[in-house]
Amino acid sequence: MSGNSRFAMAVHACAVLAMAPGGTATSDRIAGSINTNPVVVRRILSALSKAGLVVNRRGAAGGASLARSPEAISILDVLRAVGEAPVPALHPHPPNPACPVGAGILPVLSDLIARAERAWEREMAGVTLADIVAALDTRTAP
Amino acid sequence: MSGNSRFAMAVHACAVLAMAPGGTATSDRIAGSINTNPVVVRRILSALSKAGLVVNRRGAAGGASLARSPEAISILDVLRAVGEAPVPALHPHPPNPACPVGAGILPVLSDLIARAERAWEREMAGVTLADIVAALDTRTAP
DNA sequence: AAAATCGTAACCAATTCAGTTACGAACTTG
DNA sequence: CAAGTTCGTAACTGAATTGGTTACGATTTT
Repeated sequence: MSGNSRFAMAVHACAVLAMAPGGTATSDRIAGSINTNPVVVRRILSALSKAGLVVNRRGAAGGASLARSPEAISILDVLRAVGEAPVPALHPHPPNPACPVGAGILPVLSDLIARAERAWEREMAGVTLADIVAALDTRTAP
Repeated sequence: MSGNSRFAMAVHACAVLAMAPGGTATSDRIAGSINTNPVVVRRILSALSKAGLVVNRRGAAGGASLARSPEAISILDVLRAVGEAPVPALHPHPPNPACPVGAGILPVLSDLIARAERAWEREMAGVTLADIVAALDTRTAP
């Protein structure tokens, strides 16, 4: 399993919520669209709820709905909510401090990765859930 | 183990080569700096060699050296050589085509991820191995 | 010929991940 | 209030990935 698909599933879940009649959908309903298990969806919904992006309600007629309008939810919000780290990891063990390279490489690599992460986040901040829904509409009914 | 540290180790290895006296170092020597096993280093060196970034020589007095000057090797080159995919994965299973969202989400997510990947690569293309070495020099001997 | 070094295959332990089962808590509805 | 629905969460599983390790043959210098 290469990588982490929580991000894809989270965006998918938000899109379902944005397009759901009444603005609400159960974890079962969302799981049916993603084609996975409701518990997996609930875990993601839970993370989105902690980030303040969705509201979850228990009980009969419960389910999830977006906490704000799709225009006010950026993909970066979703990315952060599911704790996706889009960066490669650093060394598994600390490098050898007796070597000039080993002694100084860590901060240099961290800077590098931070730069890349900022570029990534800048890009994702510019796309909203409303953009996703619009793209879906265009593709579904052209 | 979260993520993949081949990228960090590859940049580290290249930095060692760039600063090595004679421009050559053995996998054992590099492994000593990274603080890992020589075979792990050889696997990375092998990938870098396939990408044309380093030249490996067997036998006594063998070892690896950079195939071009540090100014001519970008971090993106290294990133691609080790096959690092800095993007989150798509759905593990195909979404439900009977749902409007499930039917159209895949290309939309792919576009999104492609945008992010381009941003990431643009950033990494602007940094060369010579920049890394310069940063190391600054930190080591200020 | 001997020593050094790479290239690669095989295997291992640890980790992560999505999926699944299970069950209690909370909520709506009749 | 009773019944049914839905979330929240813990526990477990099987598959996949990863870095590490051992081993050994091939190549090259001395």
